[in-house]
This record gives sequence, C-alpha cells and structure tokens, in this order.
Amino acid sequence: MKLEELLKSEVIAAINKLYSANIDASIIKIDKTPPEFEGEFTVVTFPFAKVSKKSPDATAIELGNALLQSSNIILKFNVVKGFLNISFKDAYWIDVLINIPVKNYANLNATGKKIVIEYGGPNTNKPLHLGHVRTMLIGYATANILEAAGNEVHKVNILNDRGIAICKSMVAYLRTGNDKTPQLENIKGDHFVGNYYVEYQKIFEQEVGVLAMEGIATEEAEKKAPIYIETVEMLQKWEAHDPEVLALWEKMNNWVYEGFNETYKKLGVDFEKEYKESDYYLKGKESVIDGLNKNVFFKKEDGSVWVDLTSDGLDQKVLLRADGTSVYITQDMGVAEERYKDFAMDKSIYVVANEQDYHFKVLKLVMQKLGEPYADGIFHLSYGMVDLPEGKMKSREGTVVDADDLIDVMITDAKEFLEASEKKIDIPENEKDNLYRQIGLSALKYFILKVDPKKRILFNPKESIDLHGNTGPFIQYTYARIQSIFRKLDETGFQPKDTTFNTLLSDEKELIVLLDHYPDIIKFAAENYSPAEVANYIYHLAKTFNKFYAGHSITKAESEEKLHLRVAIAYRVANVFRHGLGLLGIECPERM
RNA sequence: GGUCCGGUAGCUCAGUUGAAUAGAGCAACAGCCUUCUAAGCUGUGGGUCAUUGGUUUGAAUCCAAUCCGGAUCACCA
Repeated sequence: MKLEELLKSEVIAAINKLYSANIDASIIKIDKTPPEFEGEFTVVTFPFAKVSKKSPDATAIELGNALLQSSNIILKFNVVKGFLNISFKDAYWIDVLINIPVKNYANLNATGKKIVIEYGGPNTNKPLHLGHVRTMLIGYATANILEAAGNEVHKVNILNDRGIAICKSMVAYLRTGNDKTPQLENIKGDHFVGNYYVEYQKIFEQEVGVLAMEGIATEEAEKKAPIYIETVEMLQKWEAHDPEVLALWEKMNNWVYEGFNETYKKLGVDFEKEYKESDYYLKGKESVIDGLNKNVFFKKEDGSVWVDLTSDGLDQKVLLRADGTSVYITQDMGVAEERYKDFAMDKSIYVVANEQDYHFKVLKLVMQKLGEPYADGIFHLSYGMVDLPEGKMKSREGTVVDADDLIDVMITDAKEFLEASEKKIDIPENEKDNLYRQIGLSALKYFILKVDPKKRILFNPKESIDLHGNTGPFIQYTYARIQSIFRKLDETGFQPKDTTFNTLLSDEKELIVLLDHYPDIIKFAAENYSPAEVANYIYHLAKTFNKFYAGHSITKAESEEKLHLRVAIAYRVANVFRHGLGLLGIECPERM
C-alpha cells in the first residue's frame, strides 16, 4: 500500500497547488484500475469537484497534469467520466518486482498481540462430521493467517466429554457390547463408540414403542423407557464419582480420542492444548460466586443464580442451577478463566457455528460484568451451517456426512480422475498415493474455505467436488506448471540473475501489481478473520498467471532479458501460491 | 412475537469503509495442443443485485418498511 499512500500525499499537494484548498486524505479514493481501462491505479475525482468548482472530467485532467509534473514514477494518465487512471513507469514496477523477497514474503511485522483460537469442539459420543470439518478448516487457516499477520497464536480445542450423550453410548455398550473393543473389531475408536450411540437410539425407540402399545403417551413413555432411566442413573453416578462408571467413561473416551487424533492428522490440523469440559465445568462456579459477591449476579429464592442482561437487550440467564450444578455457560466461564492463566491472551477467538451467536453474546457480557481483563477480547467467529441438498444435517435421520468418509471419498475421486486422464504423470509409483491425497484434500479444503465463513454452505455429496475452475487443484496445477518450467531450465544449466529489464507487457505488469498486493491481502484477511480473502486472491493470481502462460513462453522468451524477467515473476508467483495455500492448509505438489 | 444472519446469472459463489458497462466457476455452445503440463486459454449466450420508498453528484453496497429462508430466545449442550 506504499504506492497508494504516496499517491494520496501527491494528490493532496496537487489540489492545494491547483485550487488553494486543503483536503483530508480520507476523502481521496484510490482504486485498482479495472482491467478494461488502461492504468494501474485510479483516482476518483468526484469529491474534488467541490473545491475545483469544475466538472469532474476537467478536474481530473488538471490533477493528472499536475501529478505528471510532480511525480517521477508516473508515466501517463487518461480520464474517463471523472476517473483519473494513472499508469506508472515500467521501471517502477520492475523495481517493485525485484524488491519482493523470495523468502518470508508477506510475513508481517510482529503486533505483540497474543491470540487464542478455539476450534473443533466435538462431543465424545460420536465421530466427527462435515460441520466439524468446516470449523477445523476455518480455525486452522485463520490461525495461520493471524500468525502471518504478526500475532502470537495459540490453537486450542475443547472436548465436550461429559453429560447425557456419552452416557447413552456407555449404557448401550454395557447392554450389547460384550466387552468388545475397537482393536478386536478393527473399527476406528470414535466410530466404535458412535455405533453404540446409534444402538442406544434403536433400543430407546423400541422401548418407547412397547410402552406406547401399553397405552402410555409418547412424552411420558420417553421418560419411562428403561434405557433412558439407566442413562440418567449413569449420569448421576458419574457426577457422584462412581469408580466403575468413571473407569468405563475414561475407557470409551480414550477410544474416541484415538479416533479423533487420526482424523485431525488426516485433515492436517493440530492443537497446542485440548481442554476437557470435565476438568473445568466445576471451576466456572468460582466465577459465579465471585459475581455474586460483586453484585453483578443475583440469587433467586430457590437458590439458582442469574445474570440480568435486559439492559443489554438480552434476557435473564441462569448461571447456576438451584441444586448448585453448572449449566453450559458455567463451564465456558471456567475454561475462559483457565485459558487466561495459560496464555494471558489479548484476544480469544471461538470458531463456533452461528447457532450459538446468542450464547457467545451472553458469555462476553458476563465476563465483561465480572471485569475480566480478557473479556473485551472475546470474539465469536461465527460460521454458517453446512446444508445438504435435502436440508440440514440430522444425526437422528442418518443424513450426517461423516468426516472420515468424506476425506476418503475425496482422495478416491482424485485418484480416479488422475487414473482416467490420458496424461502420463511423471512421478514414481510410490509417490502417487501421496499425490492423490494432496489433491483430494485440496479440493475439499478449498471448497470450504473459499466461501465467506458467515455464509451457509450447500454441500452435495453426490456431485464429487470439482477439480476445475475455482478450485484448490486448479491452483496446485498452476503451481506444478511453474515448477515444471524450472526443472526444464535447470536441465539447461540456467542461472537466474538480475538483468536490466526495460519494458513490460500488460500481462507481466498485471502479475507484478498483483504480487505487490499480497501482504495487504494477508492483513485484510487477518482483520476480517476470513480465509476466503486469501483463497479468492490466490485464485485471481492463478487465473492471471495462466492467461500469461497461454500467451507467452518463459523458456523461449523473445530475449535473454525477458527470460530473466519472466523467471523472476514466475518464481515469486509460485512462492505466493505455496505461502497462500499453506495458510489454507493446502500442500503444493511439485508435479501433477 | 423479540433479536441476529442471509437473499446477486439455471446452479455454487465474488463484489457490501458508496463510484465506470455488477464479476468468476460450474452447466450449455464455438474455437485453441509439431511450441514451458489442455486440471489450461479465448469467445458466445445468460441479471428487475428479493420488493418498495428514501439519502446522495453517484446505491448491489447506507437508511426505513415489506416479503422469503435460516438460527436463536431451556435450571439442554
């Protein structure tokens, strides 16, 4: 953005000289010139018409001439309907190009800020699904982007490991499990435990059906089903620290964690620390009592503790039940407190679906009322739900897209595509599986990350994700083409060097202008917590490079100087692909 | 009902601190491989930016109202 700042100050000076008027930098609007017009940057001159007392066109021409006089990097300008399009000298852009570092480009200066970002948040009674995949991909990519933008970032997970749900799996296992284990059955641990959750539902419905035939109303039957009663008892025993129940709970949760870890690894996400709800759900109580003492919470006659948020436009919320046990928000208070002890963060980002918008508003307000130092830094990165063609995913109806299945399908599809293509990929047999994995995952990750997190996603499992157009594989492919050029050049003993380039074609200049933007894109993506910004930029860069590639040869450039110029461009474009895709958690195959 | 989020091409999405003729991809059609990887490139067709009104030199973008979709408003998590 250096150039735009420079241009702004020149505009201010020129307006002052021309019209003896002082204008504020904030009214100057400088855009990237759209491709259909000549120039690289455009100054919008409508706001100056007031001080020039002339038409925007006349003002633009006078301003353009003044800038041409005062600046030594402006080559020429043209005016269209009040828009002043400015072209800079090729020498300027070549200077920009060679000053783009080939290493650590777009790693911005340290901000000194510490950020904790939470994503994942699985329940331990069943395997991960597409919704978790979206959280994890958004969380992981956002963490990378924030880090590149100069922040100290800590990635954490929260495991919802207690409560009625896991007890359902436990009860069903006791009834029908016969001491089986995931190892014996050769099933991934989380799926193994999830199967008993499904089993619970089956038994439950059966028992409710039997009671219904005895003439009991459904609502009542659901509470009288023997397996439900057993589950409630199980939960009570868990809360009473019954050793047998605790042992079973731990055993089954550990199976689940083994399964989860496998999925994290496949997906390429990781965590610095995992918080278990069971470790902290009691700790939130201390904060609640603290709030009572500070008079920011109040106690009702029955002993339950509440916070009144009506003056903030919300309702009254319960923080502690009448029997003194915690509710959902109590444990989030406890975890937040613990997290601050661990990291003393300036900002806490929670990557959680938008169905919890209300919850996080409450959490932030409650922490602010308690005067916690990290309260203002709480930010809910709210993402839209993932829909299927037939509507919302529903575990009860079995329409949930399983994370492991999805990853496998993507990789298999990539494999089938490559095997069916006539192209001979010149890679060793033992590296092929890795390539299929890289491509399949890239299709999945890019598909999810290119969409603004706020928006809902429509996912159609029947149409396997595309590998053409605005996709991850398209960008990988563009990268691989560049690498192929470099391999060819290496064979000829080519040595890159800085020659004195003269002129630029518009396709070349366009690439340099785009490369110059990259650090600003990172900054913008970090400020907006939006991996989609990075994805869209990289796609645009790939598209622009392919246009250039189709029109001009690098290895057979018109001259030695052009060869070196184009190598310098291509090398930096490839670096940005690797860096940008890396932020999204996507790998770059050297050939494909 | 209150609150929040969304509605842009047949489909999936960009564009929303106001700015030129609203852009991509997919799908359809027509071209381009003796030349660095055709997963590519070029072109054609496709739009009441949900609707109406307002602010402005200028509105997909800001404001108001309405319609449609979703979420949420539990001593569930």
